[in-house]
Amino acid sequence: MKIYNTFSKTKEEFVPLNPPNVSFYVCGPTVYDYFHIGNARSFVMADIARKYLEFKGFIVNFIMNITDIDDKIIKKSINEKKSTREIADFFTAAFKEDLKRLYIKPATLHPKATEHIEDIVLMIKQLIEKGYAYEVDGTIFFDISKFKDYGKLSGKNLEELEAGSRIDINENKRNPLDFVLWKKAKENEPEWDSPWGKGRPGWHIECSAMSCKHLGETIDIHAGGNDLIFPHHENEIAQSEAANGKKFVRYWMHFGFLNFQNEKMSKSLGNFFTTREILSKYSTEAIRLFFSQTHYRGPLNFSEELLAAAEKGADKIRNFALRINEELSKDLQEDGYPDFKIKSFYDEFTIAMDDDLNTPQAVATIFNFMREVNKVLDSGTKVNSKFLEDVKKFMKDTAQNVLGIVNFEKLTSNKKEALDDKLIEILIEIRQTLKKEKNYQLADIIRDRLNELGIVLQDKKEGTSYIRK
RNA sequence: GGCGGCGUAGCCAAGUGGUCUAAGGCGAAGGUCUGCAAAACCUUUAUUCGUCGGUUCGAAUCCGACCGCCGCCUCCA
Repeated sequence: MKIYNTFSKTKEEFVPLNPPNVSFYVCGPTVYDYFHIGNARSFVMADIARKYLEFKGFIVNFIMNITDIDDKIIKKSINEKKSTREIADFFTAAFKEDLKRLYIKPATLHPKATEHIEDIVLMIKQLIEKGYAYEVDGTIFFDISKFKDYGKLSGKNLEELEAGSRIDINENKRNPLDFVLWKKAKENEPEWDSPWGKGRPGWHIECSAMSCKHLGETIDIHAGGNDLIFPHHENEIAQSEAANGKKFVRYWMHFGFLNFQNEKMSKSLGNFFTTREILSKYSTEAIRLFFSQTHYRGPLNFSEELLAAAEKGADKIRNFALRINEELSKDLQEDGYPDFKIKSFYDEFTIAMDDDLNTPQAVATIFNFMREVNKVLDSGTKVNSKFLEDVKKFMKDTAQNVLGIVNFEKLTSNKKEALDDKLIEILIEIRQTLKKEKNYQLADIIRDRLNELGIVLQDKKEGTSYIRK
């Protein structure tokens, strides 16, 4: 299997440090708000990468951090007159809920910054001892001039960075590009004790400390959005490698942006849709299909039209799954395995995914597979349960357990659930007409049949309403 | 200014030297099936891959120039 490594800018054969184990770290959210559908793209693609590694037989230790203390959380806590903890806890819960609705497999662990202050302080201490960091009045900075590889991941050149720098000159910094490891506490802000007085960790250090603690000094895969390459991941490399003296990450994976009207979707631009908003209109399967139909490194434009098209595609897969289940429920004969090579579809799927997670190609394989199976079923050939079980297994192994574009355990879409109410309204309307025509027999059939489904009609003067039993 | 990416059918999008007269999805047209539908299936929908040159027996794929779009260089998935 090949993975594109941002560090080398080439596709590399993936070989973990300690097979079959894989250590996988993904930069998670700062919990100050609901995450948007652009963030969801990264989380879903990381989930697909993780699940495909598991499909290949790897045992993945999947860590996704939660940044639960930072400027934005503090700002929100002041605006809403709540503690930073309340804000963080609320949005952490919302985050986990949304991940679940996106069919994202729970991480092995979601470490929180505030629960790793000791580890962070320890790492900063090491950096100071080794001469990579310096203190100015209770604040600790990383001295990038001491780390000779700085800029290697992002391809930045230090002189040019400084020349074109838009960073405010901080009098305390030796170099404008030096970054904060530990922030001196301000009044009314959360604070923790440290050898340099009260304060709180800078943003970059938590990932270095937590990934080291939970995955070790050298990890196999570190993933995140394209916008994290610089400075966040560059800084992580500097901190981790300076402190540990070892290679930090073996494969760097970065996800392309989700754009809206050709511009990067982001909180600061305000051109975003929250994931929950989108989940209320489109099925998880459609959202994941939408993401899977584009390669993870490229840009992807978001629009409701495209999502609606993906929903149609998801419907097609859903119909297929329903058909297989229906066939399986019939009385089946022992023999009747058609001339059909499921293995070749597994091969095609694997070849596609092995090539730097070519999900569009993998999706195409699944659609081709469904068409071929439908042809067999349409031909009227008797098929046995073994064949149908194999078909179902293929769909579960690939479309469900890796891509997450179908769910045999839940073969209705969110959209369809939302449709239920409208459908009942239509039945009530028809029944109203029947009543006017005094066709009470049919009207009663509608009422009785709905009743059997747990929907109780109530005829009142002002019209018909209904309740669910 | 520096670094990186992108431009393939009506739309989305794989493919990155020959099997490409280019996968798959959505849409559209016609057909099979059906009482009519739906679902499914079949056929059609790019001789062409931003433009112009070049390399090559051969290019969507490599090189050069140009045009257009986007991202990072500040918090950001």
